[in-house]
Amino acid sequence: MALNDPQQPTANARPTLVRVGGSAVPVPSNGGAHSPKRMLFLDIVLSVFRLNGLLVAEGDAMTEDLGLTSARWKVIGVVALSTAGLTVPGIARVLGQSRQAVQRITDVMAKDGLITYQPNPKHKRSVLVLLTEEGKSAYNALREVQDPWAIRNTEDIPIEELETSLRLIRRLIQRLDK
Amino acid sequence: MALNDPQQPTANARPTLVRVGGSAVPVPSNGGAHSPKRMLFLDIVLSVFRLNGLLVAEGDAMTEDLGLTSARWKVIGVVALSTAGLTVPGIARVLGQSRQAVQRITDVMAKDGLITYQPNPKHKRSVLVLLTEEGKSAYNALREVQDPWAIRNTEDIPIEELETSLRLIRRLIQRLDK
DNA sequence: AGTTAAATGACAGCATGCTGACAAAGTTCG
DNA sequence: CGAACTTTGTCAGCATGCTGTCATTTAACT
Repeated sequence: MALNDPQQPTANARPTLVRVGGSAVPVPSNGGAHSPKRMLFLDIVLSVFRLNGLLVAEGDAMTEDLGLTSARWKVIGVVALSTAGLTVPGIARVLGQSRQAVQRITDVMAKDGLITYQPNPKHKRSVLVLLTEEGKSAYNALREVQDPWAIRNTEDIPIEELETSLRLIRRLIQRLDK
Repeated sequence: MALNDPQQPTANARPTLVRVGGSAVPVPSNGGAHSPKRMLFLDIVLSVFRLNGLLVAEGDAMTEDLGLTSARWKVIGVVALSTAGLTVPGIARVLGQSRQAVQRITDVMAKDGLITYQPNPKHKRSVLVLLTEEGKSAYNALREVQDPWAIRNTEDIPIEELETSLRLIRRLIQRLDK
C-alpha cells in the first residue's frame, strides 16, 4: 500500500489530504527487509508534520475574532499562568522556542495592548511580561472557545488512547530535546 | 500541576524544555469545572507543536550532509514512490500542503540537480517531477540514515503504543482536514 | 460546440520559527 | 576585586508554509 498517485485536485491553497487510509511512508519496492517499526515511526513523523499544520490553521481560525493567533495564545497562555510575570526568555524556555521568536510575538502583542512590559527588580534590561486587562479578557475568551473545541475533538475518543498518545509524544520530545 | 516559572536559562537560540514532567496546559486557578479531556487534548496540541519543531530540527541535522532538509525529503520521498512521476500539485496533495510551498521547494531542488521537470503528456503546462540520478542516490542515502534513526527512537517503545498514537493522530488529521 | 467550473503556474505578501553575531547586564569563581 | 562565562536585548538573514490574485489550461456540463 504505497502512495497512490493522487487524483483529487487542488483548487488554490489548501489541498485535500489524499492519503486517506493508507500508509504515507515509503514502502520498499525492492525486497529490502524493513522493520515495521521503521515504517510506523516515519508515518508518525509525517503525520505529526501534517497535524501540526492543521492545528495551527485551526487554532488561527478559531481565535481570529479575539485578535489572537496560535503563536499568540501559546504566549498568552503561559503568561496567564505566571503569578509574578515572566521574562521573554522565560516564556521561550517554557514553550521550547527561541527567545528571538518569542520576542517578536510579544513586541506585536504589546503594541496591540494585550501585554505590557514591566520593570524587573531582578534585572535591569530583562523586563517582565504581564497581561493587560485586554489581555486577560482575551485569555478568558480564549478559554471559552478552546474548551468546546477540545471537547468536540475528543468526545468519541477513549481517554486511555489520549493518554497513551500524549505519553509517546512526550517521550519523543524528551529524547529529541537533549 | 501548572507551569512552573522556568529557571533554566537560554544561551542563544535553542532553549531547553522546562516543562519536564508536568502538564503544559492551563489549569483553572479559579474553581471552574474542567474536563480532564480538555486539558489532555490541549496538552497534546502543545506537545505536537513542540514535537514538530524538534522533528524538523532533527530531520534537518540528520540529512544536511546529503544536501537535504526536512522539507526536501518530504518531497523526495513522495517522488521516489511514484512510478510515472508526479505534478507539483500532486505532491502537494499527498503531503497536504499548498502547491505554492511545494513549488518553491521543487524549484530549488531542480536547481540543485536532485529532480528534473519532464513534459507531461496529459497537460501542457503542468510538468512531471522525476528524480535525477543524484536525487535517487540522495534518496537511498536518506533511507540509510532514516532507518537507524527510526529504530533508535522506537526500540524501547511497544509497537501497540506506536499504533495507538498513529491512529489518534490520523483521526485528528481526518477531522481537521475537512 | 460552447459555456462554465476547476486546476495550474507564477508572482507577491505575510506569519512563524530558526540561526548567527555583538554589546550590555548578570553570575561564578579564583 | 577582577576575569571569565552565561544570559539577555537587538538586529539581520534565512527557511518553510500560508493566503491572495490573475492569466491560462483542462475538465465538466448542458
